[in-house]
Amino acid sequence: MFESILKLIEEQYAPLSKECQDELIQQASILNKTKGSVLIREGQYADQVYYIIKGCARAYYLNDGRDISDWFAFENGFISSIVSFSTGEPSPHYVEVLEDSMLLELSKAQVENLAKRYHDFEHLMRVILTETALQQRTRISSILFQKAEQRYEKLLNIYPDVLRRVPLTHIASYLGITLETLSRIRRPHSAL
Amino acid sequence: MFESILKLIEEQYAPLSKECQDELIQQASILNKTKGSVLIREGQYADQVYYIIKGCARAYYLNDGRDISDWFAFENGFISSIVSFSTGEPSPHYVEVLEDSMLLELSKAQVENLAKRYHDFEHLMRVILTETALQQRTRISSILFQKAEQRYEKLLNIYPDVLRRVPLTHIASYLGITLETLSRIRRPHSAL
DNA sequence: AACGCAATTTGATATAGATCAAATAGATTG
DNA sequence: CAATCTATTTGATCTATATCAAATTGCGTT
Repeated sequence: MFESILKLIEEQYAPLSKECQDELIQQASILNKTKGSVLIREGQYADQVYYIIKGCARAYYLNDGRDISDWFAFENGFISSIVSFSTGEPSPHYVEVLEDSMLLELSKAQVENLAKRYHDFEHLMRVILTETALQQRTRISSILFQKAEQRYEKLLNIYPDVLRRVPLTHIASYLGITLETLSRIRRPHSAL
Repeated sequence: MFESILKLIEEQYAPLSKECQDELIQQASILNKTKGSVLIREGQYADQVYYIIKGCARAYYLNDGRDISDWFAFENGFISSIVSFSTGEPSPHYVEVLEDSMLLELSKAQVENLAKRYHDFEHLMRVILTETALQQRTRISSILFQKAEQRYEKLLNIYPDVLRRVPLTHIASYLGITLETLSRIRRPHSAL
Protein backbone atom coordinates (compact mmCIF):
# COMPACT_ATOMS: atom_id res chain seq x y z
CA MET A 1 0.00 0.00 0.00
CA PHE A 2 2.71 2.49 0.91
CA GLU A 3 4.56 1.40 -2.17
CA SER A 4 1.76 2.49 -4.42
CA ILE A 5 1.41 5.84 -2.66
CA LEU A 6 5.09 6.52 -2.97
CA LYS A 7 5.01 5.54 -6.58
CA LEU A 8 2.20 7.98 -7.27
CA ILE A 9 4.05 10.77 -5.50
CA GLU A 10 7.14 9.98 -7.48
CA GLU A 11 5.23 10.01 -10.75
CA GLN A 12 3.35 13.21 -10.07
CA TYR A 13 5.99 15.17 -8.21
CA ALA A 14 9.53 13.92 -7.59
CA PRO A 15 11.32 10.73 -6.56
CA LEU A 16 12.52 10.05 -3.04
CA SER A 17 15.45 7.92 -1.96
CA LYS A 18 14.75 4.63 -0.25
CA GLU A 19 15.84 5.97 3.15
CA CYS A 20 13.70 9.03 2.78
CA GLN A 21 10.73 6.92 1.75
CA ASP A 22 11.17 4.71 4.80
CA GLU A 23 11.34 7.63 7.11
CA LEU A 24 8.39 9.33 5.50
CA ILE A 25 6.31 6.22 5.98
CA GLN A 26 7.44 5.93 9.53
CA GLN A 27 6.61 9.53 10.35
CA ALA A 28 3.34 10.04 8.53
CA SER A 29 0.02 9.16 10.12
CA ILE A 30 -2.74 7.58 8.15
CA LEU A 31 -6.08 9.17 8.88
CA ASN A 32 -9.52 8.00 7.90
CA LYS A 33 -12.04 10.79 7.97
CA THR A 34 -15.71 10.74 7.20
CA LYS A 35 -17.35 13.19 4.88
CA GLY A 36 -17.69 16.57 6.51
CA SER A 37 -14.88 16.11 9.01
CA VAL A 38 -13.00 19.29 9.73
CA LEU A 39 -9.24 18.91 9.68
CA ILE A 40 -8.30 22.50 10.38
CA ARG A 41 -10.30 25.38 11.81
CA GLU A 42 -9.87 29.09 11.33
CA GLY A 43 -7.68 30.63 13.99
CA GLN A 44 -5.77 27.44 14.74
CA TYR A 45 -2.04 27.19 14.46
CA ALA A 46 -2.44 24.63 11.76
CA ASP A 47 0.88 23.03 11.11
CA GLN A 48 -0.28 19.94 9.28
CA VAL A 49 -0.18 19.07 5.65
CA TYR A 50 -2.33 16.31 4.17
CA TYR A 51 -1.83 14.08 1.20
CA ILE A 52 -5.04 12.60 -0.20
CA ILE A 53 -4.82 8.86 -0.66
CA LYS A 54 -8.53 8.51 -1.35
CA GLY A 55 -11.33 11.06 -1.32
CA CYS A 56 -11.18 14.81 -1.49
CA ALA A 57 -10.95 17.91 0.63
CA ARG A 58 -11.17 21.64 0.36
CA ALA A 59 -9.69 24.67 2.07
CA TYR A 60 -12.03 27.58 2.56
CA TYR A 61 -12.20 30.83 4.44
CA LEU A 62 -14.90 33.18 5.55
CA ASN A 63 -15.16 36.51 3.80
CA ASP A 64 -17.74 38.75 5.35
CA GLY A 65 -19.34 35.66 6.79
CA ARG A 66 -19.46 33.87 3.44
CA ASP A 67 -17.83 30.53 2.84
CA ILE A 68 -15.25 30.88 0.07
CA SER A 69 -13.51 27.80 -1.30
CA ASP A 70 -9.85 28.44 -1.96
CA TRP A 71 -8.37 25.08 -2.85
CA PHE A 72 -9.59 21.60 -3.71
CA ALA A 73 -7.49 18.48 -3.43
CA PHE A 74 -8.29 15.06 -4.82
CA GLU A 75 -6.40 11.77 -4.93
CA ASN A 76 -2.65 12.29 -5.09
CA GLY A 77 -3.00 15.96 -4.17
CA PHE A 78 -1.87 17.92 -1.14
CA ILE A 79 -3.80 20.29 1.07
CA SER A 80 -2.99 22.41 4.08
CA SER A 81 -3.63 25.82 5.42
CA ILE A 82 -0.82 27.16 3.34
CA VAL A 83 -0.69 30.40 5.30
CA SER A 84 -0.49 28.84 8.71
CA PHE A 85 1.78 26.05 7.58
CA SER A 86 4.22 28.42 5.90
CA THR A 87 4.23 31.34 8.28
CA GLY A 88 3.17 29.92 11.63
CA GLU A 89 0.34 32.44 11.81
CA PRO A 90 -3.17 31.40 12.82
CA SER A 91 -4.99 29.82 9.93
CA PRO A 92 -7.42 31.94 7.92
CA HIS A 93 -8.65 28.67 6.44
CA TYR A 94 -10.79 25.82 7.43
CA VAL A 95 -9.92 22.52 5.81
CA GLU A 96 -12.63 19.92 5.52
CA VAL A 97 -13.05 16.56 3.90
CA LEU A 98 -15.75 16.40 1.21
CA GLU A 99 -16.03 12.61 1.01
CA ASP A 100 -15.07 9.77 3.26
CA SER A 101 -11.34 10.00 2.79
CA MET A 102 -8.03 8.42 3.59
CA LEU A 103 -5.18 10.84 4.19
CA LEU A 104 -1.55 10.97 5.07
CA GLU A 105 -0.79 13.60 7.68
CA LEU A 106 2.55 15.22 8.38
CA SER A 107 3.23 18.01 10.81
CA LYS A 108 5.33 20.98 9.87
CA ALA A 109 8.02 19.76 12.26
CA GLN A 110 8.06 16.43 10.48
CA VAL A 111 8.14 18.08 7.07
CA GLU A 112 10.97 20.40 8.05
CA ASN A 113 12.84 17.57 9.63
CA LEU A 114 12.53 15.43 6.52
CA ALA A 115 13.42 18.38 4.31
CA LYS A 116 16.49 19.09 6.36
CA ARG A 117 17.71 15.54 6.45
CA TYR A 118 16.80 14.55 2.90
CA HIS A 119 17.77 16.68 -0.01
CA ASP A 120 15.22 14.92 -2.21
CA PHE A 121 12.41 15.67 0.20
CA GLU A 122 13.35 19.34 0.09
CA HIS A 123 13.20 19.02 -3.66
CA LEU A 124 9.77 17.42 -3.48
CA MET A 125 8.56 20.39 -1.46
CA ARG A 126 9.88 22.74 -4.09
CA VAL A 127 8.11 20.85 -6.83
CA ILE A 128 4.81 20.92 -4.97
CA LEU A 129 5.12 24.64 -4.35
CA THR A 130 6.04 25.30 -7.95
CA GLU A 131 2.89 23.58 -9.05
CA THR A 132 0.88 25.54 -6.53
CA ALA A 133 2.32 28.81 -7.75
CA LEU A 134 1.63 27.94 -11.37
CA GLN A 135 -1.92 26.95 -10.61
CA GLN A 136 -2.54 30.18 -8.74
CA ARG A 137 -1.15 32.23 -11.61
CA THR A 138 -3.63 30.59 -13.93
CA ARG A 139 -6.39 31.24 -11.49
CA ILE A 140 -5.52 34.92 -11.24
CA SER A 141 -5.64 35.55 -14.97
CA SER A 142 -8.71 33.38 -15.21
CA ILE A 143 -10.53 35.51 -12.64
CA LEU A 144 -9.36 38.71 -14.26
CA PHE A 145 -10.16 37.92 -17.87
CA GLN A 146 -12.48 35.04 -18.29
CA LYS A 147 -16.22 35.22 -17.96
CA ALA A 148 -17.91 33.13 -15.34
CA GLU A 149 -18.92 30.61 -17.97
CA GLN A 150 -15.44 30.15 -19.37
CA ARG A 151 -14.05 29.63 -15.90
CA TYR A 152 -16.67 27.05 -15.18
CA GLU A 153 -15.96 25.15 -18.37
CA LYS A 154 -12.25 25.24 -17.76
CA LEU A 155 -12.74 23.81 -14.29
CA LEU A 156 -14.82 20.99 -15.74
CA ASN A 157 -12.05 20.23 -18.20
CA ILE A 158 -9.46 19.98 -15.48
CA TYR A 159 -11.66 18.09 -13.04
CA PRO A 160 -14.30 16.27 -15.08
CA ASP A 161 -15.83 14.67 -12.01
CA VAL A 162 -15.84 17.75 -9.82
CA LEU A 163 -19.61 18.05 -10.22
CA ARG A 164 -20.18 14.63 -8.80
CA ARG A 165 -17.89 15.23 -5.88
CA VAL A 166 -18.23 18.86 -4.88
CA PRO A 167 -21.44 20.79 -4.16
CA LEU A 168 -22.18 23.66 -6.51
CA THR A 169 -21.88 26.28 -3.79
CA HIS A 170 -18.24 25.43 -3.34
CA ILE A 171 -17.58 25.42 -7.04
CA ALA A 172 -19.23 28.82 -7.34
CA SER A 173 -17.19 30.42 -4.59
CA TYR A 174 -14.00 28.91 -5.96
CA LEU A 175 -14.80 30.41 -9.35
CA GLY A 176 -15.46 33.75 -7.72
CA ILE A 177 -19.12 33.88 -8.64
CA THR A 178 -22.37 33.47 -6.75
CA LEU A 179 -24.36 30.31 -6.63
CA GLU A 180 -27.12 32.03 -8.57
CA THR A 181 -24.83 32.98 -11.40
CA LEU A 182 -23.44 29.48 -11.58
CA SER A 183 -26.95 28.16 -11.80
CA ARG A 184 -27.76 30.49 -14.67
CA ILE A 185 -24.59 29.50 -16.45
CA ARG A 186 -25.31 25.81 -16.21
CA ARG A 187 -28.78 25.84 -17.63
CA PRO A 188 -28.32 27.07 -21.19
CA HIS A 189 -25.43 24.69 -21.64
CA SER A 190 -27.47 22.51 -23.91
CA ALA A 191 -29.69 25.28 -25.25
CA LEU A 192 -29.95 25.51 -29.04
CA MET B 1 29.77 43.68 -3.20
CA PHE B 2 28.83 40.00 -3.53
CA GLU B 3 29.02 39.77 0.21
CA SER B 4 26.30 42.32 0.66
CA ILE B 5 24.07 40.65 -1.92
CA LEU B 6 24.45 37.28 -0.30
CA LYS B 7 23.76 38.81 3.06
CA LEU B 8 20.54 40.33 1.78
CA ILE B 9 19.44 37.04 0.26
CA GLU B 10 20.21 35.28 3.50
CA GLU B 11 18.23 37.81 5.51
CA GLN B 12 15.22 37.84 3.26
CA TYR B 13 15.11 34.19 2.23
CA ALA B 14 17.51 31.56 3.54
CA PRO B 15 21.20 31.13 4.27
CA LEU B 16 23.65 29.42 1.94
CA SER B 17 26.80 27.55 2.83
CA LYS B 18 30.12 29.12 1.95
CA GLU B 19 30.76 26.67 -0.89
CA CYS B 20 27.31 27.25 -2.33
CA GLN B 21 27.81 30.99 -2.11
CA ASP B 22 31.10 30.74 -3.92
CA GLU B 23 29.64 28.68 -6.65
CA LEU B 24 26.61 30.89 -6.98
CA ILE B 25 28.85 33.90 -7.43
CA GLN B 26 30.94 32.07 -9.93
CA GLN B 27 27.95 30.97 -11.98
CA ALA B 28 25.78 34.06 -11.94
CA SER B 29 26.19 36.82 -14.47
CA ILE B 30 25.87 40.43 -13.49
CA LEU B 31 23.81 42.38 -15.97
CA ASN B 32 23.37 46.10 -16.26
CA LYS B 33 20.25 47.02 -18.15
CA THR B 34 18.87 50.38 -19.04
CA LYS B 35 15.29 51.38 -18.40
CA GLY B 36 12.99 49.71 -20.89
CA SER B 37 15.29 46.81 -21.73
CA VAL B 38 13.44 43.62 -22.43
CA LEU B 39 14.87 40.58 -20.68
CA ILE B 40 12.37 38.01 -21.89
CA ARG B 41 9.91 38.05 -24.77
CA GLU B 42 6.66 36.21 -25.20
CA GLY B 43 7.14 32.92 -26.98
CA GLN B 44 10.74 32.46 -25.93
CA TYR B 45 11.95 29.46 -24.05
CA ALA B 46 12.92 31.67 -21.19
CA ASP B 47 14.98 29.73 -18.77
CA GLN B 48 16.53 32.60 -16.85
CA VAL B 49 15.77 33.90 -13.43
CA TYR B 50 16.86 37.36 -12.29
CA TYR B 51 17.66 38.73 -8.89
CA ILE B 52 17.36 42.51 -8.63
CA ILE B 53 20.43 44.10 -7.12
CA LYS B 54 19.33 47.62 -7.98
CA GLY B 55 16.33 48.87 -9.92
CA CYS B 56 13.09 47.16 -10.74
CA ALA B 57 11.40 45.01 -13.33
CA ARG B 58 8.02 43.64 -14.22
CA ALA B 59 6.61 40.57 -15.91
CA TYR B 60 3.61 41.15 -18.12
CA TYR B 61 1.57 39.34 -20.72
CA LEU B 62 -0.78 40.31 -23.46
CA ASN B 63 -4.43 39.55 -22.98
CA ASP B 64 -6.47 40.34 -26.02
CA GLY B 65 -3.70 42.67 -27.09
CA ARG B 66 -3.62 44.48 -23.76
CA ASP B 67 -0.54 44.73 -21.63
CA ILE B 68 -1.23 43.15 -18.25
CA SER B 69 1.36 43.38 -15.49
CA ASP B 70 1.63 40.16 -13.54
CA TRP B 71 4.58 40.65 -11.22
CA PHE B 72 6.82 43.44 -10.02
CA ALA B 73 10.25 42.93 -8.52
CA PHE B 74 12.34 45.51 -6.71
CA GLU B 75 15.67 45.36 -4.91
CA ASN B 76 16.30 41.96 -3.33
CA GLY B 77 13.44 40.39 -5.27
CA PHE B 78 13.36 37.74 -7.96
CA ILE B 79 11.70 37.73 -11.33
CA SER B 80 11.39 35.27 -14.19
CA SER B 81 8.85 33.95 -16.56
CA ILE B 82 7.65 31.53 -13.93
CA VAL B 83 5.76 29.46 -16.47
CA SER B 84 8.60 29.02 -18.90
CA PHE B 85 11.19 28.62 -16.20
CA SER B 86 9.19 25.97 -14.36
CA THR B 87 7.69 24.01 -17.21
CA GLY B 88 10.00 24.62 -20.16
CA GLU B 89 7.07 25.87 -22.22
CA PRO B 90 7.33 29.05 -24.29
CA SER B 91 6.91 32.09 -22.11
CA PRO B 92 3.53 33.80 -22.01
CA HIS B 93 5.32 36.70 -20.34
CA TYR B 94 7.55 39.51 -21.32
CA VAL B 95 9.95 40.66 -18.64
CA GLU B 96 11.25 44.20 -18.80
CA VAL B 97 13.30 46.48 -16.66
CA LEU B 98 11.49 49.61 -15.44
CA GLU B 99 14.55 51.57 -14.35
CA ASP B 100 18.24 51.37 -15.09
CA SER B 101 18.95 48.21 -13.17
CA MET B 102 21.64 45.85 -12.01
CA LEU B 103 20.68 42.20 -12.01
CA LEU B 104 22.03 38.76 -11.27
CA GLU B 105 21.12 36.25 -13.94
CA LEU B 106 21.01 32.49 -13.57
CA SER B 107 19.86 30.01 -16.16
CA LYS B 108 17.56 27.17 -15.28
CA ALA B 109 20.42 24.75 -15.86
CA GLN B 110 22.53 26.67 -13.38
CA VAL B 111 19.71 26.83 -10.87
CA GLU B 112 18.98 23.12 -11.16
CA ASN B 113 22.63 22.32 -10.96
CA LEU B 114 23.06 24.38 -7.81
CA ALA B 115 19.87 22.96 -6.34
CA LYS B 116 21.07 19.45 -7.01
CA ARG B 117 24.52 19.94 -5.58
CA TYR B 118 23.59 22.15 -2.63
CA HIS B 119 20.83 21.18 -0.30
CA ASP B 120 20.64 24.73 1.01
CA PHE B 121 20.16 26.14 -2.46
CA GLU B 122 17.27 23.77 -2.99
CA HIS B 123 15.90 25.08 0.28
CA LEU B 124 16.32 28.66 -0.89
CA MET B 125 14.26 27.83 -3.97
CA ARG B 126 11.54 26.40 -1.79
CA VAL B 127 11.47 29.50 0.36
CA ILE B 128 11.20 31.78 -2.67
CA LEU B 129 8.37 29.71 -4.09
CA THR B 130 6.56 29.63 -0.77
CA GLU B 131 6.64 33.38 -0.67
CA THR B 132 5.40 33.54 -4.24
CA ALA B 133 2.52 31.22 -3.50
CA LEU B 134 1.53 33.20 -0.41
CA GLN B 135 1.63 36.46 -2.30
CA GLN B 136 -0.53 35.05 -5.07
CA ARG B 137 -3.07 33.76 -2.58
CA THR B 138 -3.40 37.23 -1.16
CA ARG B 139 -3.76 38.64 -4.63
CA ILE B 140 -6.53 36.21 -5.48
CA SER B 141 -8.68 37.07 -2.49
CA SER B 142 -7.87 40.72 -2.98
CA ILE B 143 -9.13 40.61 -6.56
CA LEU B 144 -12.21 38.66 -5.56
CA PHE B 145 -13.30 40.69 -2.56
CA GLN B 146 -11.71 44.06 -2.38
CA LYS B 147 -12.85 47.06 -4.29
CA ALA B 148 -10.46 48.72 -6.70
CA GLU B 149 -9.73 51.43 -4.17
CA GLN B 150 -8.87 49.06 -1.35
CA ARG B 151 -6.55 47.13 -3.62
CA TYR B 152 -4.82 50.29 -4.63
CA GLU B 153 -4.33 51.42 -1.06
CA LYS B 154 -3.03 48.05 -0.04
CA LEU B 155 -0.49 48.13 -2.85
CA LEU B 156 0.69 51.54 -1.70
CA ASN B 157 1.13 50.21 1.81
CA ILE B 158 3.27 47.33 0.63
CA TYR B 159 5.27 49.37 -1.89
CA PRO B 160 5.15 52.99 -0.75
CA ASP B 161 7.37 54.13 -3.59
CA VAL B 162 5.66 52.17 -6.34
CA LEU B 163 4.09 55.37 -7.68
CA ARG B 164 7.45 56.97 -8.20
CA ARG B 165 8.86 53.92 -9.92
CA VAL B 166 6.06 52.35 -11.93
CA PRO B 167 3.75 54.04 -14.46
CA LEU B 168 0.08 54.06 -13.52
CA THR B 169 -0.93 51.89 -16.48
CA HIS B 170 1.10 49.03 -15.08
CA ILE B 171 -0.26 49.51 -11.61
CA ALA B 172 -3.79 49.51 -12.98
CA SER B 173 -3.38 46.30 -14.95
CA TYR B 174 -1.72 44.61 -11.98
CA LEU B 175 -4.67 45.59 -9.81
CA GLY B 176 -7.03 44.23 -12.42
CA ILE B 177 -8.65 47.56 -13.23
CA THR B 178 -8.46 49.98 -16.12
CA LEU B 179 -6.31 53.03 -16.17
CA GLU B 180 -9.43 55.18 -16.17
CA THR B 181 -10.76 53.58 -13.02
CA LEU B 182 -7.42 53.99 -11.30
CA SER B 183 -7.42 57.63 -12.23
CA ARG B 184 -10.89 58.10 -10.74
CA ILE B 185 -9.84 56.34 -7.59
CA ARG B 186 -6.80 58.47 -7.08
CA ARG B 187 -8.41 61.85 -7.36
CA PRO B 188 -10.88 61.93 -4.49
CA HIS B 189 -8.21 60.60 -2.18
CA SER B 190 -8.01 63.88 -0.33
CA ALA B 191 -11.58 64.91 -0.96
CA LEU B 192 -13.28 64.92 2.37
C1' DA C 1 -45.51 8.14 -0.32
C1' DA C 2 -45.74 12.33 2.44
C1' DC C 3 -42.59 15.40 5.45
C1' DG C 4 -39.00 18.45 6.10
C1' DC C 5 -34.54 20.42 4.96
C1' DA C 6 -31.06 21.51 1.92
C1' DA C 7 -29.74 22.40 -2.77
C1' DT C 8 -30.82 24.63 -6.83
C1' DT C 9 -33.25 27.65 -9.88
C1' DT C 10 -35.75 31.76 -11.30
C1' DG C 11 -36.92 36.71 -11.22
C1' DA C 12 -36.33 41.75 -10.55
C1' DT C 13 -33.28 45.21 -9.56
C1' DA C 14 -28.84 47.51 -8.46
C1' DT C 15 -23.89 48.58 -9.14
C1' DA C 16 -18.86 48.60 -9.75
C1' DG C 17 -16.22 49.06 -13.13
C1' DA C 18 -15.57 48.55 -18.37
C1' DT C 19 -15.56 50.74 -22.70
C1' DC C 20 -15.10 54.28 -26.05
C1' DA C 21 -14.19 58.91 -26.97
C1' DA C 22 -12.36 63.21 -26.05
C1' DA C 23 -9.93 66.67 -23.32
C1' DT C 24 -6.01 68.11 -20.70
C1' DA C 25 -1.62 67.98 -18.58
C1' DG C 26 3.31 66.70 -18.59
C1' DA C 27 7.53 65.51 -20.87
C1' DT C 28 10.78 65.47 -24.43
C1' DT C 29 12.88 67.22 -28.37
C1' DG C 30 14.36 69.98 -32.19
C1' DC D 1 9.62 77.72 -26.34
C1' DA D 2 6.64 75.89 -29.77
C1' DA D 3 5.78 71.19 -31.36
C1' DT D 4 5.01 66.64 -30.65
C1' DC D 5 4.22 62.69 -28.07
C1' DT D 6 2.78 60.29 -23.99
C1' DA D 7 0.44 59.94 -19.64
C1' DT D 8 -3.45 61.06 -17.19
C1' DT D 9 -8.05 62.70 -16.43
C1' DT D 10 -12.92 63.41 -17.40
C1' DG D 11 -17.47 62.20 -19.34
C1' DA D 12 -21.35 59.28 -21.04
C1' DT D 13 -22.95 54.95 -21.59
C1' DC D 14 -23.09 49.87 -21.16
C1' DT D 15 -22.71 45.18 -19.10
C1' DA D 16 -21.68 41.21 -16.38
C1' DT D 17 -22.63 39.81 -12.28
C1' DA D 18 -24.20 40.78 -7.44
C1' DT D 19 -27.95 41.04 -4.34
C1' DC D 20 -32.24 39.99 -2.28
C1' DA D 21 -36.33 37.43 -2.40
C1' DA D 22 -39.10 33.71 -3.62
C1' DA D 23 -40.19 29.46 -5.92
C1' DT D 24 -38.95 24.86 -6.90
C1' DT D 25 -36.63 20.62 -6.99
C1' DG D 26 -34.43 16.71 -4.91
C1' DC D 27 -33.51 13.62 -1.05
C1' DG D 28 -33.09 11.19 3.12
C1' DT D 29 -36.32 9.80 6.86
C1' DT D 30 -39.91 7.83 8.95
